Amino acid sequence: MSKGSIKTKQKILDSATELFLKKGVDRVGVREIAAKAGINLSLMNYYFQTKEKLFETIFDMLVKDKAEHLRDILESNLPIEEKISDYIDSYIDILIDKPILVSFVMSVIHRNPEKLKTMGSVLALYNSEKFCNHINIEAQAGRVRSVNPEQLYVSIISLILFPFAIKELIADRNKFTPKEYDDFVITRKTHITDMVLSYLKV
Amino acid sequence: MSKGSIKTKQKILDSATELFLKKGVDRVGVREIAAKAGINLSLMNYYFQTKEKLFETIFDMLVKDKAEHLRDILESNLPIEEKISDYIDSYIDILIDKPILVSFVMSVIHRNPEKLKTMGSVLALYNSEKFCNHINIEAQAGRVRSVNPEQLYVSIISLILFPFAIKELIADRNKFTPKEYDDFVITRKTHITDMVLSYLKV
DNA sequence: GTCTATATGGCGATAGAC
DNA sequence: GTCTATCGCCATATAGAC
Repeated sequence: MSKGSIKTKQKILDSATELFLKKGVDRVGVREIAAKAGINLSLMNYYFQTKEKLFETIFDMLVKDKAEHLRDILESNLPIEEKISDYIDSYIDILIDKPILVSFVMSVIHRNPEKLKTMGSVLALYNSEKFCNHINIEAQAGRVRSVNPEQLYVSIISLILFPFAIKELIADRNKFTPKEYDDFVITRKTHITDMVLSYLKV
Repeated sequence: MSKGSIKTKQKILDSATELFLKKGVDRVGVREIAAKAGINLSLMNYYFQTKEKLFETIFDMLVKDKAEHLRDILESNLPIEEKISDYIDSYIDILIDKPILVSFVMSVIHRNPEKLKTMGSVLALYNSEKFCNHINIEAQAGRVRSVNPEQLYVSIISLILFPFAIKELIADRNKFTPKEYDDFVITRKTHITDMVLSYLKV
């Protein structure tokens, strides 16, 4: 039954992924994707119906295992300092590999806010519950400063994610080469960790 | 010569501003703007040529005086702690008033990165030079911890801006009503200030 | 499964009459 | 200045041949 089907489907996914990552979702047309995949536009419609569904499929693939890894860290039994440090390091490593994931997430948020509830991958990227519980426990035990844990969680992901959302602006204003920008972001790992942990210190 | 011209131009600007702020640039069509302004689509083009130029005009108007106010704070002679606190408070007040400014900036960044150099208003929103100088002076005098000032500046604007960029996600995951979201953001003023100042403390 | 061909409808932009 | 009419591009959808 499905002869070239699997390969064709994969070819479409590969081409679209490459284009989405390189140019951003809004700047890629369906015709361009079909051309790159070497197939007809109608065939793309046969497999994915709409560009939006194709995007969601790709987005889920790109994000799923990354999100699980991040969730595992937050749900682990590591001491709070180590947990925060690992989380920051891993998150930044993921984004250095695929910087455009941030703008993917934000395009989903702004394109279709109602869709949020059905897109598990996006929700996995904002996953504060276990973290907040842990912070509360530590605070009650007097091992960290007593803080609003949700605020802290939002602050941590802001410190990690936002520089990738305004990458071009930062690079432009500091006259960074691509390598210098990467160095800047890598340096952020310790910067962010230092900032958060010094804030939590009792 | 310019009979109804000024009024017409203003009517277009008013209509477009309202729609852009309410729905976001990408979700507003030129026909919708023209209809709301009660004029013909071509007339809009006569005054503003393209939707992009119309947007840039409005963006500059919305941002200019706000950006100047923020710059004034950074260039003031306030003690560093007060300067940071004022900056955070003012920036968040601006964004509570017009939350969509953040997504405006980011749409400019992603739509046309090359345009960045010519859009003075955007550049004014990332304006680290004076701040970095001040931090360096304080650090050398031993009044604050010795830090990478550019990293710190990026961190401060990340803490301020990012929650507005993912407003819908935060509201959804915490089941915030609009008022609860505003409260959350107002609470951030002291949260962010505490975090930054505790980090800087020697 | 894969193709050609075509239709619909939205969009930004423009030509040209008045 | 202001309009009508239209162009060209796009995403989406469908019919129908192979």
